[in-house]
Amino acid sequence: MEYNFRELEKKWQAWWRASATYRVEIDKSRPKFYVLDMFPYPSGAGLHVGHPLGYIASDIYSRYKRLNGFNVLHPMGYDAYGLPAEQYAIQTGQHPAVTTEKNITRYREQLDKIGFSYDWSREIRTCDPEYYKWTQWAFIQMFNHWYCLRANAARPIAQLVQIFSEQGNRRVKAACTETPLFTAEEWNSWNERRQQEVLMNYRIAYLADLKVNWCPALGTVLANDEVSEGLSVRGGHPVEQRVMRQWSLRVSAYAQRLLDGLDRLDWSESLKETQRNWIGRSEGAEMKFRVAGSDVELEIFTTRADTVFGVTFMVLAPESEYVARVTTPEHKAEVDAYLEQVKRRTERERIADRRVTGAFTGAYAINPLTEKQIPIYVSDYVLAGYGTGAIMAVPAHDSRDYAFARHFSLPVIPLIEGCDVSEESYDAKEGKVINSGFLNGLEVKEAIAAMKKYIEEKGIGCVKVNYRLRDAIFSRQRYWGEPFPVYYKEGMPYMLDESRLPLMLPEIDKYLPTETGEPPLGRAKGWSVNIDGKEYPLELNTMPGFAGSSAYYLRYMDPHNPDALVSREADDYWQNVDLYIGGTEHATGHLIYSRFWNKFLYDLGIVCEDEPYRKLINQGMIQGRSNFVYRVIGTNTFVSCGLKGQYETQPIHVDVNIVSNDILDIEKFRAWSPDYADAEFILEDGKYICGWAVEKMSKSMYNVVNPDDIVERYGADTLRLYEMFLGPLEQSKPWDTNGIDGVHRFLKKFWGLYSSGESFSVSDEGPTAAEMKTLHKTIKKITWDIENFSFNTSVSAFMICTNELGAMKCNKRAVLEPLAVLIAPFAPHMAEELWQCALGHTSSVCDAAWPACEEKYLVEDTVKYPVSFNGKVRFTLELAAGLSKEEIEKAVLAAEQTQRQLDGKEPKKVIVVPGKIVNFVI
RNA sequence: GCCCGAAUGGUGGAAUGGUAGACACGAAGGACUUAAAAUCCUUUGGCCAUUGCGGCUGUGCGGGUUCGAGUCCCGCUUCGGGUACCA
Repeated sequence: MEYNFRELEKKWQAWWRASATYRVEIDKSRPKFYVLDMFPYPSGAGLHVGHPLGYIASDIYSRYKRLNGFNVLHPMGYDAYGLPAEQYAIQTGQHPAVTTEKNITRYREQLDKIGFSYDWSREIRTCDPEYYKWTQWAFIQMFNHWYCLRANAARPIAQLVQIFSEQGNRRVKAACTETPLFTAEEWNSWNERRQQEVLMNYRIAYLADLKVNWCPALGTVLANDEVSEGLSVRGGHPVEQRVMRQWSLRVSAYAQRLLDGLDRLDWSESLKETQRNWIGRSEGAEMKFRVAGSDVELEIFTTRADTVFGVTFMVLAPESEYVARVTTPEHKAEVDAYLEQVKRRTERERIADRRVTGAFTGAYAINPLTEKQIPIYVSDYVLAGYGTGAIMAVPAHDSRDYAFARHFSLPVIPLIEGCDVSEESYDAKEGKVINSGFLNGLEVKEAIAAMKKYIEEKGIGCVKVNYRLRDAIFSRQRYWGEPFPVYYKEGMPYMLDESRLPLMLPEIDKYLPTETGEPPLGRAKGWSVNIDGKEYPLELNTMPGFAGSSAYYLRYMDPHNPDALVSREADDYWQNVDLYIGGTEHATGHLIYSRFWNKFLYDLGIVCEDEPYRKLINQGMIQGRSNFVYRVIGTNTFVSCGLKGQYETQPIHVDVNIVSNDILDIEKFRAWSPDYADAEFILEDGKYICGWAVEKMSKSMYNVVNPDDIVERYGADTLRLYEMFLGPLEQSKPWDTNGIDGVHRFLKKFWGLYSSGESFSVSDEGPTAAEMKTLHKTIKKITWDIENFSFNTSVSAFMICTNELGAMKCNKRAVLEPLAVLIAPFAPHMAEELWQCALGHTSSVCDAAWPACEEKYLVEDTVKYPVSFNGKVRFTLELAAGLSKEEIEKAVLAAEQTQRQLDGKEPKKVIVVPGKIVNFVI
């Protein structure tokens, strides 16, 4: 019977939809399992063959878990807010909602063709008011909470107000913007405005003047993870530093918990390491240096407290407020000129050009240990945003300080025995300390500890932990994003009452900033709120992309709940994501924000788990495999790849869809572009062979492969299997359609096991031992592979199994029935057809049970014995199974004799350990 | 610079420290066919021998541990990814 994949795939997809096969509800009688894909941004280009890789893997795992009796939540939705739709809107005037809707429809069509087991009744879209209501709601909660360092958790702001009114802020330990001390009396005497200004320093969502990454080309600010090397990640436009009043989330308050939480997660080490680096915890000391002849004290942060004796100068960041306070009148002009010069340089120029620059302030600080006066400089190699914006410079042991010292001819004092600092600094943290008073003779590590103790005792400074992780800038000067639930009264922000949510995104005439430079929402008519008969203006910024994706996994648990983000019951049952699959590009963005967001909700008691994603797998990127033709320069003649060395040629990208196994379809090529209609070809072996290269999959390289085309030609099951067969899930690899025939051939052979001639043919005869061995070997292998996400080797295992059963002409029900279940996660359409039509079941294969592996069928013909002398394994014997103890001993003695002859040594004692190891042939 | 990860045939890739190259693609030869497609069979790391059986060599490079290393350890090389004046 022919394997008519087109017809049967369509049939079962329709049947699954009609029977709501993948609908899932809370079922306390069964254990839950939550499998999540990173939801896609629906771009205009549609899906290419690389996108579904992770979706296929998660679908296989979901189906497998379901067959094992789990109640599996496997939802899908769309990250629908984003820059491309907005930029398209600016160019065409088309409303982003329209474009987005169109793209989603296209995505859905493409996804449906692949046969995923998503419960589409739980679909969410971040741009849907029913969804973003809860994004706005979460923001309000963040505004209404502060981070208490004693409780190490978020606490209601009302509680803070009470503390302030009773005892001021002296005893409050909070993650907050630096705030001067005040008493209860002072607090109570302030008007509301003043109180609100102070509270803003404590809120987890707060409004502040911050140095931000401003991207003029995009007309918006960007978060740190949206900028790389001074360019915007999206579009690659230059980014400059600017101070602007912006909403921010106090992610930094959670730095330590975000770090600690990693230890308990089943994520790849490299991803955890990326997050650790991004959080950037560094333990050190904060120290104060007096400024000579002034009451100013410079506060600095260092991880090398042991090097204080080698401090020969101080450096301030250009933006540091210390600069104005210490600069002497004689040096003011010089310093101002330097500051001006720094200001003019963009971030990008600063990164590209690492020449040493700086200016002397004229002031001197006093080294608290040596009491010597040391000069204070300003230089842009010190960053205002990290530590205190001021450093103590130890040129002997820091390469940047060293370069600065050499440029300004400042002294270099070596502090480690035997190090040579005549050419470069010695940055390693090891060796014996010298030239350092009471630290002399200690190892660096001991010296750091000793110095920390000393400065705390003497009151010069204190032990301090610093994090690189910054608060997340949360305002975007864009249209296509969630509006803030914020209005302004006399310039102060207030949250809308929750009953007014969702605050709907208004319509505007153009998707550009206003003539006065306000964000696009400034164009919206009547963008204000009426409270007690008075109109108040609403916030003009919108939220960034990561807002909607930070808690979406929670909403899937209870997607239509109008009263809560997620109900207590749903959260208790589904808890958190057991398996999350997605790209590694979200390591420092989404995966940090989402963990932060979840921890915040955990503090509020909204969710029961403090980490959102237990296990995470990063599927590798699928790169493109481009093909080239070689045009002989100045002609319209193309020479085959193998002969191109004989001509002067120019490689030209050719559409991979008109090339098969690197052989060009010449007729299609002539039709591809009018320029090539009369092209001539120089062939080898009668064929035109194209060259190839691995590049990013993109339209301009003509190497985009559309999954629809593959499904049309080979079927969804072949696509699913082939994507898995391509290589290990987590590895990046190029898409190469060569080879898909092999997988398709396998499916046909597999199909052939169940059919003969024009019909299905399954026999009820009892299976042979050999057939059972093949089956159970396969059950064992496939089970192990799925548990370990080694899907590429499972496909191979299926091929071997099929070949073996095919050779035995096995069509026994006892073998084919479990086999159909086994392949169901991989090739669900075919499995369903075989299950219901060939095997005669009336329910879906999705509701079958995963077959158990019975070891009794796997008995080997031989057993391996590692042979040890004096407890040490010397060699291994492979003997036929079922030998008696005497026979085994005899074999061992014979082997021992041979071994003795081989190396001439006399073994004293022989121990036989039945083991698993391999064959030693005598 | 720092932190990860990788390196195995013409290609994608298999190998709990135990027969390296499973499985698949491609290639070569053959069967069927008027022909093509489809299907099936044989060979396929390299070198040598092919009048047998076979022999030697081989997992980026150099060392080490081990009876035994693609796998573990040390030192390199190259490629990929992340990140950076973070004190």
